[in-house]
Amino acid sequence: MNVEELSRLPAGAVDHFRREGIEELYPPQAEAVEAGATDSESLVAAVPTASGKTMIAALSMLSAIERGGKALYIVPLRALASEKKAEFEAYEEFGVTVGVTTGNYESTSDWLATKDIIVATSEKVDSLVRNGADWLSDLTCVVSDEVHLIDDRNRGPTLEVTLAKLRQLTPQLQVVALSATVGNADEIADWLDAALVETDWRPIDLRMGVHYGNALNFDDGSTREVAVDGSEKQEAALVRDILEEGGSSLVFVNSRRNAEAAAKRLGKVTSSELAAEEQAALAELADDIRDDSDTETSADLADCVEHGSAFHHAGLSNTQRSLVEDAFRDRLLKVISATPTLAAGVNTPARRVVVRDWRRFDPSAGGMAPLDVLEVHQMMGRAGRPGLDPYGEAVLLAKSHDESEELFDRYVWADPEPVRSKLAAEPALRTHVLATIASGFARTRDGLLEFLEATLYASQSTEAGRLETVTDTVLQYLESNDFIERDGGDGSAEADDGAFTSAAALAESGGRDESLEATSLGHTVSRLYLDPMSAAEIVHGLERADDRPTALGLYQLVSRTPDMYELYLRSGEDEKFGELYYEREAELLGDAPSEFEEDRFEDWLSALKTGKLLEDWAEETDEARLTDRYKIGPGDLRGKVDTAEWLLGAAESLAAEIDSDWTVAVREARARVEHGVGEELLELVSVGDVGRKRARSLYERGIETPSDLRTADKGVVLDALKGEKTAETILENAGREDPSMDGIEPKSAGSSTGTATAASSDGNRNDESMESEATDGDADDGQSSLGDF
DNA sequence: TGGTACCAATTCTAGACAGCATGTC
DNA sequence: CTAGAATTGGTACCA
Repeated sequence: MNVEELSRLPAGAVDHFRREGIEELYPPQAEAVEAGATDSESLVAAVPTASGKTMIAALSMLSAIERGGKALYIVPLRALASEKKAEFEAYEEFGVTVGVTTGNYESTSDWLATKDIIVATSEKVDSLVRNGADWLSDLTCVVSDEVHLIDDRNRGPTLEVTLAKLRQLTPQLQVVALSATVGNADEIADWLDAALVETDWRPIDLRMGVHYGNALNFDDGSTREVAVDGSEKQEAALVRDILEEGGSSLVFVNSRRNAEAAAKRLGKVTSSELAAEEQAALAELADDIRDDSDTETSADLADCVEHGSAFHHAGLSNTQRSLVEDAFRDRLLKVISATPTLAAGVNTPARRVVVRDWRRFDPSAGGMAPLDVLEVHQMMGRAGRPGLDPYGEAVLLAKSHDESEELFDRYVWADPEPVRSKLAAEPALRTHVLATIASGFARTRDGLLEFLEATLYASQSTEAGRLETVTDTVLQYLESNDFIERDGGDGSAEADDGAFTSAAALAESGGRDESLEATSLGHTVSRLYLDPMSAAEIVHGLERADDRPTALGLYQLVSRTPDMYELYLRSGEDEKFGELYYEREAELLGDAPSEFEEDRFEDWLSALKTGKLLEDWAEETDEARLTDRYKIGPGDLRGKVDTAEWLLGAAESLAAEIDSDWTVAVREARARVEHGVGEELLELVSVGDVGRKRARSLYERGIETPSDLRTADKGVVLDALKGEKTAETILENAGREDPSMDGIEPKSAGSSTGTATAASSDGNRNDESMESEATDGDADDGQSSLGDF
């Protein structure tokens, strides 16, 4: 089908596509149009990566807009939201407007209401539904990208429930679900009352194969010799082989450490193939990486990059990830060794994809578990760059003939698994049941069950009554924590309190249609987007605090909620943090689990570790020291700080809601974690362009508040802040009338440093105390076990 | 003394959404 | 039912 044949699109759209070089629709796209994509028809497109799924979405959305409607594009990752936004912004050329909204992207509802296409993460959409954004009812077309993620244990249910709610809000809604090829696309289509477009077609050929010995055997029967010489690893031989013909490669491994080690080794392969100008550009890129963060991970990455290779995992900062991805797309980097982050993220195709590790550590499986076929196919789907490569190659590595055969059977010839709803898992249901009640989607138990019937789970469920049972368990939990109120009709339920009596009330009210209502606290929890269990933990912790909680107490509290992904306790650290626990037990909020409940006590300690990380951060320990001390990457640190900031913001609202005395303490702890500063710097840091470093520098010179900035000796300010320009901007931000630094010379602060030096060494003292604790802990080892026995 | 080659024991394990209101070095 | 790569530590060996 030629683009000229497309009707129902906004004027100028067809011209736009032609200018982009799009003449003929790909077969799946044509099929989607025939199925009614441009005609308000819902459809599920289960097609391989890079076969033009976005175009199907675009055609649907543009035709919806042409009819006067509004479109929503749901993505699974923030990074994809920006990627899609950039893509759709090209349509502004013919008058279609685009907005993005994610957790950290600025957005007001009014502003979004004026946009034709809105890109958002599934959680953000869920949140918008909960908060009743009125423009949602104007939607006529919703696209759900990577809809197979409904299968995801953690985040799948959100997408599933959100789609169900959007459909309920707007009965005529066109739903376009884009999926990887999965085992049961037909089931998803049935659920969404949608037509199904399913195909294996790809714009570039993808050859899948297995490398064993010195041969690479492909699924089409062809063979290519790739010799592994000497002590070289298979992946090195494969990378070199394709590099010699000018192709880049992606190597997927199963751990961060493996990714880093492989990138280091592969650097030896790539460095010999670099042109002089490439080396210069790579050196520049390496500097950008070092500039972004002064940590060991950064230094290692920069060293690799200078050789034309890189690693990629969630320990990298977002900036570093983008730098690596962009440089790879620009063909500057020749190889990336990555954890699965890359397969799910933004588009980074390569001529050859090597899936080195096909098993991954999975504690629930008790060891290494094979990757899902779907996951491996997603990685392999990254092979082949449209317009650049003649074909893509995806290679698995085998160490024996048997393994080679197993890999063919398991992954090359295998169909992907079916998508299975995970909604009936209690944690998921806990959150979504509360939200459904709070936002008025259901007002009775029957109404709730009826709504849940509209989910994919219900359509897949074979076990009758399971959903109902779990729902009742969840309702009971929500009621006993005062998030909802139930009224069985005879008025007795209202008087009930506590889990036992409400269980009785439940039994009593049996089949009767109870009314369900969120309490004020329940509404707050739903609006804040908290897992009810997190909220309960926080509320309980705050209620149990007799004295003003310390920062560490609050940090440990939010760190032990299910919304915070705790740091892992390394060997020996249980003792180290056990000791810290005894030292600072009094600061922690709520009851610690008994030491004899090993698992729970360990969780408590990892929360303490995470809390301690946050405390160190709020005591101005620098990034390099923290990443080293906690053995994490810069990306992890920023992620933890981000999450803590969010949770403490929520905790502040909760504190206000329950009339806690500690609202101010929570706010201060949040502000300290946000800026990474001690209490005494909070005022300074509120001035624009003043962060933790500059604030400390000013404070050391006796400038302790914004008003000090307005009156301080400019020479001292300049000495604290270095650059003239910076100093001027900051003085201006502080509201100084004469910010000009003309003719000012830096001047040391002189005698007023007394207190300031004490303050700064305070921060350092903390660093040292932690380190000496570590050594103390080791030294004590023998003694404490002597004491135990 | 120092370098290294090699083997055995030990260690450790992927990822990333959200409120609210604005801005680091 | 279930692993395996990388790192660390120790030893032998040689210059």
